[in-house]
Amino acid sequence: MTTTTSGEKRGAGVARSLRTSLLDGVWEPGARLNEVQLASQLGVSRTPVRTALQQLAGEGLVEYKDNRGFFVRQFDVADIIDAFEMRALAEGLAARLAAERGLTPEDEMEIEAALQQGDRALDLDDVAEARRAYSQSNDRFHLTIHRAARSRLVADVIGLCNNIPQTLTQNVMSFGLESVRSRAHQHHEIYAAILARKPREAEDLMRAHVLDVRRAVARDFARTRG
Amino acid sequence: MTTTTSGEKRGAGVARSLRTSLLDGVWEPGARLNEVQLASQLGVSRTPVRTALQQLAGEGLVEYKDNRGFFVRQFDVADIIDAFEMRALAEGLAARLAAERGLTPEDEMEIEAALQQGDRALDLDDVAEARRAYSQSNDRFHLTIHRAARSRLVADVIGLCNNIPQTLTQNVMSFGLESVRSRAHQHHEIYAAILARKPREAEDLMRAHVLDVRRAVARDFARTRG
DNA sequence: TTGAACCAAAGTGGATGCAATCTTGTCATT
DNA sequence: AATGACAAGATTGCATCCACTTTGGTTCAA
Repeated sequence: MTTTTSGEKRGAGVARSLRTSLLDGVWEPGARLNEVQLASQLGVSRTPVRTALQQLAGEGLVEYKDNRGFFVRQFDVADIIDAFEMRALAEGLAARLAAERGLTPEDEMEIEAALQQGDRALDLDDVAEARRAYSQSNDRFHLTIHRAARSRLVADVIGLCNNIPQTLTQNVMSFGLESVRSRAHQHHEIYAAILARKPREAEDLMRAHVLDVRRAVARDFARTRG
Repeated sequence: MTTTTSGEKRGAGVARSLRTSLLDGVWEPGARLNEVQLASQLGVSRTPVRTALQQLAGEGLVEYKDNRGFFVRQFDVADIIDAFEMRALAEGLAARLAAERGLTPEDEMEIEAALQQGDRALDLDDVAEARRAYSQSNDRFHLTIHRAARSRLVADVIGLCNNIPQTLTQNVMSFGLESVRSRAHQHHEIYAAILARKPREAEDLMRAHVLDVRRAVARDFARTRG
C-alpha cells in the first residue's frame, strides 16, 4: 500500500487501495480474495483487511459467503443497464433538489469553473489530455450538484450506481466528439435550469442527460465486445 | 441476544439484533454505541459487534467517526421526505423492470396471495390485527415485485430508503381507513399493469402509489408532532 | 473408473492482548 | 468564575492466537 497521510486509520487506506483495484479490474470477476494474502501484500494484519472488505461488501463491490470469505462481485450487462437507469433517476432527483433548495455561491462558482474546464477540454488537440480534463470537469459538475442537493441518501444511491468496474464503462470519450459536445451542452442547460429554480425542468434534463451517457456506453460496449 | 438458528455466524445475529433496536428507536439519535458494552449485553466479543456496526454503517443506520467509534444516525424531516422521493423512483423502476422482464408463476401466486391477504385484512374488526395483517401483506406485495425486478442494485437502493427508524414513519394505518383502502386498490392496479406487461404504466402507478404513502406519513407526522 | 470416506492443509470467525487515541475530571492560573 | 494544562481512566484500532469450517487430495472399496 502506498504511504498515506498521517492521521488516517489503516482500514481506510486499505479500503481505498482495494476499491481502486476492484474498479480497475485487477482481479477476475468471481475471484476469491484471500485475507492473509491481501494483508501481507498491503503490509498490515488481517483485521484492517477484513474491515475494508466488509465496507466494500456494503458498497456492492465484493460479495461475502459464509465461512468462505469475500469474492469479487460479478457484473453482467443487465447490471450495467440497471445502474444507468437507477443513476438517471437519482441524478435527476439530485438536480431537482438542488433547484428546489438553491445553490450556494460556492456551488455556483464550482459549477461554472467545471463548465469552463469542460469547454476548454473539448478544444484541446491532445486526445488523451482532452479526455482526462473533460472527465475531471464532468466529475466536478456532477459532484457539485450532488452536494447542492443536500441529501445524504441521494448521494449514497448515486455512489452505489457508480460502483461498477470502470473497465466496463470507459471509452465513452472515444466515441465520437460530436456526442460528447452534445452532452457538454446539456451540462449548461441543466445548470441554467437549476439557477432558474426550475426543479421539474432540471430533473428532466438531468435524467435525459444520464440516459444519453448510457446510450453512448451501450454503443461503445456493443462496438468493442460485440 | 436471543438464540439463533444453528449454522449462523454470530456477526449476522448481532447485526439483526442491533438493526432492530436501531429501527425501533431504542437509543437516542446521536448516542454513542460502546463496543464493549454491546458485546457484553449480547454475550459475544467485540469482534462480531464491530463487524455488525460496520455493516450497519453501510446501511446508513449508524455513523462512524475516526477513533471515536459508532454513533446512532440522526434523521431529520428532510431525510424522511428524501427517502420517500427516492423510494418512489426506485420502486417505480422495480415495477417497470418487473413488467419488462415478466413474473414467474411463483411471483404471480405470491402477489395474488398478498393482495388477498390485504383485502381480508381491511375487513377485520380488530384494528390492531388488521394493521398487522395489512402491513404484512403490503411487505409481501412490494418484496415480491423487488424480486421480480431481478436487479440487485434496485433492491439495495430500496433497502437503503427503508432504513429509517419506524418510530418516525409508523401509524400510517392509523390515518383513516379510506386512504388505506385507496392504496390497497392501487396495489391491484399495479399488479394488473405488470401482468399486462405495460412497463411505463406500472412505473407511473407505483411511483404515484409510494408518493401517496408519503403524503399519508407527512400528514400523520404533522398531526402527531405538529 | 467411479465415488465415498477420510485426512491434512489452508482459510475464515471469533476472542483477546496491547498500543494509541480520546474522554473526563482535577487543579492551577488568571 | 472561567480557562487551560494535565493526568488517569475509558475506548478504539490493530495484531495475534485459537477453534471451527472448508478445500483439495489420497486411499480404498465397489
